[in-house]
Amino acid sequence: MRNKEETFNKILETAYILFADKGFDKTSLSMIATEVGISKPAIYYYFTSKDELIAYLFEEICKDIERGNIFDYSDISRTNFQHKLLEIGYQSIDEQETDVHFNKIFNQYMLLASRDEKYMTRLQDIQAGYLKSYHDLFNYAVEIGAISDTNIETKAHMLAMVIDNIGNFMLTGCRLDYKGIWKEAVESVWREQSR
Amino acid sequence: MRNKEETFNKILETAYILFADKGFDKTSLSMIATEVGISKPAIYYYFTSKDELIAYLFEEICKDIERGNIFDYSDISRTNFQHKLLEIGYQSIDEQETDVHFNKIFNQYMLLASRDEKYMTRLQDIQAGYLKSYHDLFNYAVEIGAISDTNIETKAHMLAMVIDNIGNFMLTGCRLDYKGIWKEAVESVWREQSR
DNA sequence: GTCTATATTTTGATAGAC
DNA sequence: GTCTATCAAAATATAGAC
Repeated sequence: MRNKEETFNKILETAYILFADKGFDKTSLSMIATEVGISKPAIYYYFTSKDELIAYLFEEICKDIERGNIFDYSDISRTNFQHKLLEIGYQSIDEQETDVHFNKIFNQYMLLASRDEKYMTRLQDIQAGYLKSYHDLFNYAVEIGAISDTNIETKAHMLAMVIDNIGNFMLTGCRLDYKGIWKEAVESVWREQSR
Repeated sequence: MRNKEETFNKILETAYILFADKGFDKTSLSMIATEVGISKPAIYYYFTSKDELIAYLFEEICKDIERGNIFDYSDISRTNFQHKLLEIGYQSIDEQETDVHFNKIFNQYMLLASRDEKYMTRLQDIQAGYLKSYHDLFNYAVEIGAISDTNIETKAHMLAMVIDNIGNFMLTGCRLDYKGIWKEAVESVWREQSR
């Protein structure tokens, strides 16, 4: 009926949504199959097991995150760095508001990781890369004279923690002034110690 | 063999650890029963279902959190407020480092909440109370003249987000200078805008 | 590639004796 | 209160036809 690649992708998309909404364990292969419009055994033509499907989806998500960790330095200057940093956060907030499934499914992989070495090591890579992307950005900002060089790594990690946790707070539908919080965090980097 | 209350508590303690380590779905009542030293049906004398056990544990954890949300204002003064705020964070970091199970199990309830209204409303209560405890503390600090009154709520929420996310980063064993990050966040509140 | 039919296992939950 | 025995449901996975 459909071609191979089309069905393959449909399985992935459906699994992504169902896993996020209902969780890995409460999502059976029958449910995925029905939603895709195939029978349960047909899934085994594409994936050798449910675990393999979960693992494949994980790697796809990891690659997505890694792509998002690459900041564009080309249009960053000494005068517009603060503005660009604000934009990066605002964009991340908008994205997290748009894709409600991402944080739900990612949290499940975090829990899986605490029981499975394979997921843990990959997740540590992702997390280190995420933190490094902010640290590198700040180092560049120091180089071009956009910020002073005191406590650069700590400041970068603080900002990374703020933006990362916004997604978790969104999970409960908590209506906060997230962009205001981000603005406060960003501007604090440019403030001078007064006592 | 044991008395009623003793067995009841043993079930709760065992469930807490197993649920955290293996997850709700991968922890069967048989496993809990074996670990406690009773048979599976004996659990049904104390809880009418597995779901009830999970729900009971949730309420216990919620009460624990709410107790932790009450800050002691008695020894806070204009001069030692920054120091006290640092202490609050350091203590929270130490606690999260000690109880490795808490964040794992709490994350699972976050996911449960997105599929179950009952958990969601309770979790929203907890989250609102958590944020309010920081906001109230800051309002008190303004009253006694320990900080200026600009952007009080946003600053309080920013600090709450930082300390809250430290627990999530610990889940992957990420070794960061958490206390340094907290110190940076706290001190930023006292800095003046320079441009 | 996709189907029907089925094997296997595990789990939550109940019945009823002691 | 706790046990043994058992049920019923659901899930992963496979066999084999088309």
